[in-house]
Amino acid sequence: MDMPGRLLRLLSLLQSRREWSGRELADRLGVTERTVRRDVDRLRSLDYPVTGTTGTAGGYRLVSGTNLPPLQLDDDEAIAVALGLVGAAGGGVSGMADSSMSALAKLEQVMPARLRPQLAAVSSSAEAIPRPGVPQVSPGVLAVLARCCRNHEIVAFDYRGRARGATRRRVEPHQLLTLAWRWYLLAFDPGRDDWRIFRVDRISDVASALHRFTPRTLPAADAASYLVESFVSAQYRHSVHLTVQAPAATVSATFEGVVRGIVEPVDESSCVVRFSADTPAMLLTQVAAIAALGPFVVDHATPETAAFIGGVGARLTQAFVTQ
Amino acid sequence: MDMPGRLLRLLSLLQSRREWSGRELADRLGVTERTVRRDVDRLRSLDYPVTGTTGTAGGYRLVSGTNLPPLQLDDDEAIAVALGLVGAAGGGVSGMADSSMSALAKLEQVMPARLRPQLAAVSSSAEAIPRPGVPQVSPGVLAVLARCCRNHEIVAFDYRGRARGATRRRVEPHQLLTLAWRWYLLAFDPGRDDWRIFRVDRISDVASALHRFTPRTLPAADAASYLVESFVSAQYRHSVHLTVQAPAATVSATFEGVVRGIVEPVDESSCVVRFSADTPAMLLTQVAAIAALGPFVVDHATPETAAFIGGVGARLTQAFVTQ
DNA sequence: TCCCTTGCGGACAGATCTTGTCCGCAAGGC
DNA sequence: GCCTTGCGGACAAGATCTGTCCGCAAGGGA
Repeated sequence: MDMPGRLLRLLSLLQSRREWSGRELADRLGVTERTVRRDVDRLRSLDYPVTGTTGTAGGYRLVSGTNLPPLQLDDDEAIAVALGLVGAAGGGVSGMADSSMSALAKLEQVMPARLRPQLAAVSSSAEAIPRPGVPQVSPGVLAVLARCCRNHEIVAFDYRGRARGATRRRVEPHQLLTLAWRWYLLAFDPGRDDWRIFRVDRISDVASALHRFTPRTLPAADAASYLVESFVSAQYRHSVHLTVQAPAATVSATFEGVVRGIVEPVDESSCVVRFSADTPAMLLTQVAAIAALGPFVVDHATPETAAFIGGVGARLTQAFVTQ
Repeated sequence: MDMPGRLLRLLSLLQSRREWSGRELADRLGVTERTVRRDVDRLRSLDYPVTGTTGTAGGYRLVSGTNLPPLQLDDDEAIAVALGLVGAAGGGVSGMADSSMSALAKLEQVMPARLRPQLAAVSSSAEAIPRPGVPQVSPGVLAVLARCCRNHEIVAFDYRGRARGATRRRVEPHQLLTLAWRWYLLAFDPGRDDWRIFRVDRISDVASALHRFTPRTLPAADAASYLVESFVSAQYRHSVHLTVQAPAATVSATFEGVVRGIVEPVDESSCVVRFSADTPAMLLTQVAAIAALGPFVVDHATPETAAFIGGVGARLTQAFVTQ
């Protein structure tokens, strides 16, 4: 890559992420850090406001609000567009299949000729299989929530809770998160004076209250880890605590990708696992997976849970042992 | 003015007016016409579509940019682009997080002004949480496979099977499919004279054999249903057949999102379910879910499966009933 | 307080690239 | 036919760029 191309690429890198370290940029661009510094200098001399901060958490960032030259997509970005739209067609957001495909077709038209075959190949030969049973969220709801997050506007919506009927909420939206095809809104609820996680598919009648709020600091490193921690430690109605005769690492590995559950080691060869869920049935899968690992003891379980899982166990035993 | 700065200036000049002659550009930039030609060439090599026309009314013009509204996406399509790229950042394809975000930032620039806030809102306030444990596939591999699918080119690659080590395959690729964050290649394997499904994350060293083939007709309605049917009906080592005292619809609903399993109604209130998997442990979750629904009878099970699930059942019963 | 990490910039040598000036060619309009 | 325009090869002088040194300043953590 020659120098002007590298400058354009540097600009696009700086634009795509808040902060980059010189080392990262040098790796991306395939040059030394010294050259990165020189390139940053060049951008500055071209009136692009690139700030650099020193220290351990230092790095470069492009302050927003400047008009950049029309940057072209590179190969990986074109592939990302195609894969993203193919994937978006697969589920999670209602009506996205058609929109994604038509957007892809239009994007293909404005792509540089070199990338067009790539895009066409992916869009014609890749297909997402929609997962049945994933709750669909409306793109309009997501759009409004996203706008309110960005503008720090109070947002109001009806929320169909797990048990109770729909209630009207007025919250300070913080971030939208997607995990395993589901969309979540992380927001601060002033009425309850606490952070809450809402499932976007249960949100309806969303509207901005047209009232700005000052963003609060999240009691976690970032929104993603807050969500994951909340899931892991959430206390629902029914819960089980088990002591398992297996190393904590083994048990944790069983639940890779499944977020609900806390595993704490007791000693080298045993650990304590805690689950909670709304219904005993939702606990069954995890408990069964534990039971498959080895012997375990129930430290605690709500009566309904114990009865339910015990009943399932009896049914399994009867069906398979007397076969 | 140095070369990179002049290139950016040239880009902005080309954006600002419909048509420029080489002479004008040379004057504006303070260089000779020969250098203008070279700069135009450089822009072209950077994928900027600059056209040049000869003759009296000749000149240079930039076909895309802010001149003509290049991307006439409607609201839903814009949201689809944003959501797709945010989602693509979340997993499945390695290195896509950065590419997706930078692509999104660049697309934002070429959007009509009306849509730009929408896109900016979604890209800044939505975030995908990567799922641990999802195998990563390389965008390059996907790109080659997609191209071979489209061009009907034989493709060769190393495949790490479930048990055996890597083997070199030469297949006729048919379609790429993504399901639950995993990518699959549906292809016809002439050596085995049958259709095969390959997991793309197990494919490496992929290369087109540069040899065209005539596409065969798939023994299914479409690729997606072929894949699902294959998963559902795949005969792995261990299998169970159950007759459940519950309507087929209820049982099917239990497995929403889980594809491995055939449900066939027997009558109004009962149905037959068949599962198969590589290990008895992989059958456990599904069988436990069935057991949670109601009474059932085991019609068939491999001995290991029966012993395994019976054992788990006994363990569950013992742990929860004697609590 | 010390130490590490990060950005910043000078100096220098060698390789690379750029530029201007030739030249001829092709294509379109008068 | 002639002019204008874009296109591109060749070449030499000169500028520029890069990598590798070096030391300095500033911020954050132990």
